[in-house]
Amino acid sequence: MPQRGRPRGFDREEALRRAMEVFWTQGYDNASLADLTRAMGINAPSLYATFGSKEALFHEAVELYVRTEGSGIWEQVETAPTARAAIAHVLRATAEAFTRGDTPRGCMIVLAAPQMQGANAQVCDALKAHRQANGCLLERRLKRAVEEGELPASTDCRALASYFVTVQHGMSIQARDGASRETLQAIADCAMASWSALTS
Amino acid sequence: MPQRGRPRGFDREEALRRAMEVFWTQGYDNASLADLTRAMGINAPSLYATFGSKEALFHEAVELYVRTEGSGIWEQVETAPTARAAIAHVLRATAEAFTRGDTPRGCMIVLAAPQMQGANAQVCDALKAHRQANGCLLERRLKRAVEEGELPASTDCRALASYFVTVQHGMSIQARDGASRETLQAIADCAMASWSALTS
DNA sequence: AAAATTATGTAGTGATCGATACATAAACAA
DNA sequence: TTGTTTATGTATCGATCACTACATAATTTT
Repeated sequence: MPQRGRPRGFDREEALRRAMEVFWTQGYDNASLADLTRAMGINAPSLYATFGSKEALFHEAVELYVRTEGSGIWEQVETAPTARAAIAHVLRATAEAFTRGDTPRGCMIVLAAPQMQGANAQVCDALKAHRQANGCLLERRLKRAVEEGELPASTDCRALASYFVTVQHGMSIQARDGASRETLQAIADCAMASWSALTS
Repeated sequence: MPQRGRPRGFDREEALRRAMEVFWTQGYDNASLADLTRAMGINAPSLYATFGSKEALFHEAVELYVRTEGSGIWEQVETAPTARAAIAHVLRATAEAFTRGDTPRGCMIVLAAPQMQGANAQVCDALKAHRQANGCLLERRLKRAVEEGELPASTDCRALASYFVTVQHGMSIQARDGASRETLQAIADCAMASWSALTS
């Protein structure tokens, strides 16, 4: 059955993308409905009719972020030939993505609600779950590398995963503070310099 | 001349300490005056008469934080016998301080206003300045280590300082996400594992 | 055509935000 | 005592928060 009633006067995906950028830049709480509707080019009733609530809009924005902005960083972890190459790519892609110029600096998942005790607990929990998923992704990749013989059985995969995820999170703060792409790349190189010491 | 007029009915330092914990836990924007006055045990007019404004109270809270909570992490950087010992202490003390149990997890300077684009730009700038001061402190210590012969002249002191500060910032996110002291200590050990590779 | 359905713009809702006016209380100075 | 000064509690300020009631516009169905 085709759509009935008056057709929507704006592009849903484009409006969501605009909302994502507002949340990315200002965080969940600091992004007011006035900010959102202005950036999206619509009025509040259209926002609520289309997305349900500010929180529901945020969750959709997070999914869009993970699908679009985050994929270039994390999607190659499974397919990279080695765990070392996978993690090196994560850090290199992070340095590049966080200083792209046409997008806000740093990671929305890290920066949008770090207090963990704001007005909305579900928002904090969703972001925390995404952060921890990245850690688990790295840990699984490292464990696979042990199974495949790339790394010795004595490797502390959980510690390594926590370490590299910590560096990647810290890079969000550095990026927001204005660190250049070269600086972020140097940080990534320093982090990778511990590879041989950590895997022997 | 002694004080005139009605004496203050509460302890200024204690009230400031309570306010610091609220800002530390909830961040600047999410800490409402109702939250602050409730924690401080005073009413709004007393807060304004004593501290001036929410922003001024926050700045005082930051100074108190740096003076009390941050000192155990950073104060030994200059006095440590080697740059390596200094940075190892920073990371070790961070793992301990961020999981103390009786204080909020993670660093107030990192977590209190990371969006860098909230309601108040001066709040963000003040926190950013404190973050960068720590990076400069490490960089100066590393440069001194080069001069003293601990590190080779080829050492990229700025890159190393950025790297270790990045790890320290990332540990705030991990701590807020619930990482144990052992996990944070393991992260610190992984970060230090790159020392020999980075200084040769 | 008329009815049904969905979207939009205007104009507001009560709640909460940071901040204050004002009268009163509690101290010292005269 | 009387006056001065500072602090406190009550009760609020205008602004902004997320959100929505309602009438109207724009489309499909009958």
